[in-house]
Amino acid sequence: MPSPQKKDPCAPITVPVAAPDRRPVEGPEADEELALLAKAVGHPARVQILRLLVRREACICGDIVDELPLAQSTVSQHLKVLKQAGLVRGDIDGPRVCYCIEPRALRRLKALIGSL
Amino acid sequence: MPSPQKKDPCAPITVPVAAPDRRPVEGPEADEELALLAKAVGHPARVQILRLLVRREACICGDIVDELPLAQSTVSQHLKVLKQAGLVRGDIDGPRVCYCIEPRALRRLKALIGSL
DNA sequence: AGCTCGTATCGCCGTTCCACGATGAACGGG
DNA sequence: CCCGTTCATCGTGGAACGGCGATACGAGCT
Repeated sequence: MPSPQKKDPCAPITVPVAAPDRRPVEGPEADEELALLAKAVGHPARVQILRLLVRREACICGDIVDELPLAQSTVSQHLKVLKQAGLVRGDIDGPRVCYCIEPRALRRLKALIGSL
Repeated sequence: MPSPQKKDPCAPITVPVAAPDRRPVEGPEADEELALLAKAVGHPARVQILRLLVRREACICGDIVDELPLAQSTVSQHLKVLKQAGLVRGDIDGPRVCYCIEPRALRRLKALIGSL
């Protein structure tokens, strides 16, 4: 194989600088979006997961399970919720999956909350 | 009666300047608090109500019911949720109730979200 | 006192959430 | 090729959510 060192599955895609989100922060669509994001954050376990992922600025994998007092399946479900809300990304790295926060979505959430 | 003009039931209490919240934005308690607040915001109707209350910087009452496509009882329940989360205050004004946002709680939410 | 208006609460329903164990699918190593 | 590791998904049970109409409450008016 050509690359002896594992390539980082969480390397940023193509967004070196933060392109400011052009979408509006008000109106029915924004309300719906804010509700969706807030709902995803609206559970202590999910908050903990998000905190974990931002603290380890890079991405980690199912070590999350070890950090939380929950079963593996439960953690997986919470990750799914966060992924569906767009707050988290899961990149496949061989047999394991590497999760990292989606900075764009997080910024979007902050913008929406800030508009209140 | 001594006062010919109705006194504003939503007049600010005693907090002219914004005393910055001294509580931490991280740790288990903060996680729980953020989850609670986010959960309250995690519904489109509740977002709309919050928007209404911040737009009319002053407080309004059950006009909220007229603004939303929901039954009165449903709106009342959403208001209850927001009140229990501390995001909204309801002051009794004679036969009707005057709701207004609780700026401290809103600032707190922004601080907690900002800490992510 | 009785009435009315504006809210809150109750009871009911169907849906969704949350937790778990068990099972399944994908990948890498021996 | 089989096997262990890692994660996702399924199925289930209990709890909470979200909607509504019906009903109760409380303050003011006549």
